[in-house]
Amino acid sequence: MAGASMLPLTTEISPPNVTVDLSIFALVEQALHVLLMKRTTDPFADRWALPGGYIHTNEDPDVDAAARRVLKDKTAVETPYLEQVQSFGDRARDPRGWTVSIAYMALISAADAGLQCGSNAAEVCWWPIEDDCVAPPLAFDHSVILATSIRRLRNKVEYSSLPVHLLPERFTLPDLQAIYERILGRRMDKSAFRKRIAEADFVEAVPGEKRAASNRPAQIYRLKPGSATIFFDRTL
Amino acid sequence: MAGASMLPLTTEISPPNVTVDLSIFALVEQALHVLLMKRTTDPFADRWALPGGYIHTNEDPDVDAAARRVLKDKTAVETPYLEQVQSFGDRARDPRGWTVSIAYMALISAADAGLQCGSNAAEVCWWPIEDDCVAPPLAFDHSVILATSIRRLRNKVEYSSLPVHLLPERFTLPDLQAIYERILGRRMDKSAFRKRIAEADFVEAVPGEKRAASNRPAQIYRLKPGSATIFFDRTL
DNA sequence: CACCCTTAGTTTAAAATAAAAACTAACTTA
DNA sequence: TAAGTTAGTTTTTATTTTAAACTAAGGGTG
Repeated sequence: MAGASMLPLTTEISPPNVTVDLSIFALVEQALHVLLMKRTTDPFADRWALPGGYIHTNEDPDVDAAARRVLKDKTAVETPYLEQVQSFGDRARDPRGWTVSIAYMALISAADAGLQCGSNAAEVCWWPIEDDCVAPPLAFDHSVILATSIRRLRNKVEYSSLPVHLLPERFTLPDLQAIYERILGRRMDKSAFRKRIAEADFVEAVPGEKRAASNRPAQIYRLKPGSATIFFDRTL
Repeated sequence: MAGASMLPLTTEISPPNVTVDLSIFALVEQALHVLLMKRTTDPFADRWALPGGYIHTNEDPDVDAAARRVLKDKTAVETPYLEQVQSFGDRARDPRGWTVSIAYMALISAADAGLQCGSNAAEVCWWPIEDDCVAPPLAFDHSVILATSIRRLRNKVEYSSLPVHLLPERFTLPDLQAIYERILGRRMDKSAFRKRIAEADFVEAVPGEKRAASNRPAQIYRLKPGSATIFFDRTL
């Protein structure tokens, strides 16, 4: 130990740098989007990248807190659905040397986000997700990270209540079904869907209808207070 | 950036140290066990801990390689089932300061491991898993890491082919069923189990029977070459 | 204000699957 | 050769899914 610390402190011997990078998902006009920022500095200046940053060991008590800090800085959203996805670390992903990125994914309601495309000094934008990626080439290995997050999201949507977090606080069951269908890319049977949701028991009707289109109004629901993410015992 | 690097290099400002820690699972006498090592140095000297180590930025091309290196060093197993579980990082888990542990889980066939309880200079031992933990108190936050890995394992066993990796290369279907039953803690129906396995199509019969107990011999199977982990679309 | 159109939400009937149990097969030992 | 034991299959019954039809509740329109 003592011997090791006397070696010259090159990047090859010092610990890797650790960042937190977020795939922040939201629905923009019914379609799944991810928040990207345009980098202003090298490496990868002018490339789009996932929002992220170094862990501040003097400020962040733990990794989750670092992720929440990044999310709040970029979107002003404080209580999202936030889940650690996976860590990516190698010596090639950043030209400056060995780095580790702890990837998170966040699900927010676009309405809650305090930004619009191009509203910020640094360019911040919602980009639509097509298949398992996004149109522009990304900095670092962010397209790999993003693809992993998208797969994780799609996979979980199959058998969990996760998509509620993409909707505003109040929503209808047809709204919810539409989200599942958009993310999974297939139609689902109405009565089967409603049966699953009823069994899973994570939403409750709020007694006051809405969605007064020129047809039968739909019942409004909200997430049951204090209900964690529910996993169905079968694929939807 | 330039300004920051001129600050005194305290542990509060430098990047966190990054380790890789492994929950290595195997079956010992039909029961699920995990490999633990007794620490010889502070902090937590004489406590049992998950095998692990720092990332060697000069030697390991990426995090997976670091995990494989640790595994090979401790068990001599080279091609296990290895999966990243989650990263744990905060300022309290190691008294020396902010650290990140990237947790992996490995599934091996105990027969393959080049060690026995107490065979090594440093004490290395298979400990039985009871509920979601292990008898002795562990170093650092390793009991949290282990509990997370066990939950992940149990969860995946419900709907995947993962447990084959705990068996030796050749096994029978009753063997396989017994493993599922042991890990999940419940009996399963024989014909339903066989139907699932047949549909999942990740094992193949090798034409040569065995298990010549004093009753009908059971067909020997092996993992189909090049078959990835299969996920059932329903819970077993 | 009747009637049509559209979407919400429920019910019913047919098809597919799972669960349980019974049954057959193969081998050893007595 | 009969009994015991575990392997592996088949049959039967119950449950669940799937698909479709049906009822409900608006607003718009003539």
